[in-house]
Amino acid sequence: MKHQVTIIDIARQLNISKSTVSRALTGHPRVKEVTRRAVLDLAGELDYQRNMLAINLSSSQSRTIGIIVPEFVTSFFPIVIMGAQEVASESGYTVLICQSNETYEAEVANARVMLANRVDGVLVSLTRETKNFEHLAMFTRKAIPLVLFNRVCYDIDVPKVVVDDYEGAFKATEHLILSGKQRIAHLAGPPSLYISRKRLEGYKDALRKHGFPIIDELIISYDLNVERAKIYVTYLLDLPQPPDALFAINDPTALEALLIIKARGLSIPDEMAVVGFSNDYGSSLVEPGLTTIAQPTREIGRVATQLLLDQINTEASTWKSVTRVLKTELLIRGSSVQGLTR
Amino acid sequence: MKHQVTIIDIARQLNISKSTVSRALTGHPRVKEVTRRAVLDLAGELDYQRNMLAINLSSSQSRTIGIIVPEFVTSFFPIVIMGAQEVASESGYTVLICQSNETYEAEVANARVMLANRVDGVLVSLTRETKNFEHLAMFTRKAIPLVLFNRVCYDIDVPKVVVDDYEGAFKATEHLILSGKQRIAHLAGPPSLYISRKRLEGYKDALRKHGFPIIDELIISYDLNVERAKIYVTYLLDLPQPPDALFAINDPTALEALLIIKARGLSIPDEMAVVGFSNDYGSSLVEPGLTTIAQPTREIGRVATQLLLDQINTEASTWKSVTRVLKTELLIRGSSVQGLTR
DNA sequence: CTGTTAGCGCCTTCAG
DNA sequence: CTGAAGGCGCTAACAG
Repeated sequence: MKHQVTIIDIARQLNISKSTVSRALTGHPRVKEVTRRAVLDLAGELDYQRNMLAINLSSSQSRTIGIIVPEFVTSFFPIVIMGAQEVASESGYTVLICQSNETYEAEVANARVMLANRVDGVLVSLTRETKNFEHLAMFTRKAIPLVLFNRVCYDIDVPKVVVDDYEGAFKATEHLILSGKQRIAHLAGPPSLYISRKRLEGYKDALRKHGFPIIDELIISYDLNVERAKIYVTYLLDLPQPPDALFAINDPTALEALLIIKARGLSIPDEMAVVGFSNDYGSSLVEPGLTTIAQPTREIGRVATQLLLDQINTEASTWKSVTRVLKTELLIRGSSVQGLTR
Repeated sequence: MKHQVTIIDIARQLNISKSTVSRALTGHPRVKEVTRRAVLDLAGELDYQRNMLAINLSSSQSRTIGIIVPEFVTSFFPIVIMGAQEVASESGYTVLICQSNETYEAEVANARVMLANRVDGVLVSLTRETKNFEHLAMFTRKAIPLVLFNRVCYDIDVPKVVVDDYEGAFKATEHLILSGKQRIAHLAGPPSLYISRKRLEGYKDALRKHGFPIIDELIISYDLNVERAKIYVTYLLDLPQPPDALFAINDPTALEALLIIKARGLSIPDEMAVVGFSNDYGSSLVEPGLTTIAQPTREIGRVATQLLLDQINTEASTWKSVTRVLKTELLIRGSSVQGLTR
């Protein structure tokens, strides 16, 4: 990379001091109009670009926000990131994205990357393994704003953005009950994740409300590895008394289940109904369409980023750990109600 | 954000100079073992994090590579980015991602962000609008390595990573011909995109090879806006002499077509066969499964990043503008051959 | 082995 | 209005 144009180059060519150039460039009021023009013109001509590295160092803030997500496989996180990116760039922030590959160590490493890059704030969604939160506490200790979203924990006192997982699961399960289903299974996520627990709770409470028993053998919690999901679905279908409906923790799982059920020649939804969670791309593609709990994915990214920027722009002492709970919506499609195609 | 621990803090507490601290931290050989230990221990205790902003400034390199992609809607680019991220982080680079939202202006703005952040190199895939390449030429002019991938152009002399679009399209079309189709339509991308042109060429050449006429009314080029795709598919189906097969520029388009065709009650593949391009998530979900040209998506990201790192680590004068062409694979599913389910 | 001295490019007082 | 000087945190010669 060759020498990049700096304010000194401009200053020299114009025979003025670099301070003046700096002032002209940053729009400082007290610069003579002619000088400003001259600087701006020359800068354009040389296609000068401000060196953010230097600006960041001297202002000791990077105008960068970090985002740590557990995976990039489902469409969920990319969409959240899109939303985050929109809000961030409106405020002149750039975004540094790290992906933890669902492992705790990678998450810790990513946290260090964020710190090393002096991000002004960070958005994180936990891996399914994360049980220790020391690496996150570090942010708070250093007074770096942190906002958790989607995969959150309550061991650490920061703002969070989530959807109402409990209510979503409740609605999903109740919908199955009202559709006449009697034995509703639940393919749950790992108990380490708060959202798994909330969704499980919603499922159980819906059963209770309608006087249904909670049957342990119909509740399977697994690690979200789709390959593994196949095994559990097969197991459920092979039960002496198999379920007549399945509520899955997320859409990839539900879609996998749907395909297996179809491959077995069982009729959906009559013999086996399926409901997912998220409304991923794909849910409307399968046949029958997958009934699911839609989340405002992009909005999650937008809200979380807004919350983060709010913190960045206020005194650490005034930070409040609000939890923003966004609404979900039950999307009924053919996997739970006969006759609906898409 | 409160004061972060610096090497000066460590130096003062240990009563040594900051250079020594720096040397101990960076693993410089000539530091007494006791000193090194003391520094490392204290650093750990204070949880000191190197300030990349400062390191970058003084080394005048950011150890960051930029990635500019046109969109985040299909699963293609997120997966490419995953691959890029893997290779980059193996070499200690972080990744700055910008998304151009398929608009030229955003792409130019993103290029400026990259420049301002003094990325050490940049990976770009063009928007469908981009016809002027001045903003990219700027990178080369400043001797900042640039690698184009997927949506490339040949107006600018840099390394490129692509799949064999021509051959992929050829295989797709020939497959339809060999399946007995007579009137094969092509929903093409905008001619501004090189990949649209190559895929169109492959389609035409396959027809020619087998002695089929090229029927203009069966070739529609459009802007990749899926909403618009619906209109064109409908148009094709309503033709006095409708096609009996469709080769679409990408999977989202093909999937949309598939759904419309099914909704009309036409049988797939008998009355109308469909082939896509990419093997997006979703292609194996629909019924019948979508026959498509699979690309090594993640590999594209890995190879492009490797090429970029190679350039970063060599003299600008020795850069060669290789074009790496990765192989595609025809995945035959039920949308083109009777009897295959997934 | 370790301290001193200069920058890296920019912004920000403090004086004119 | 503008110039000079200092500092952001760290690395890299250059002396000892």
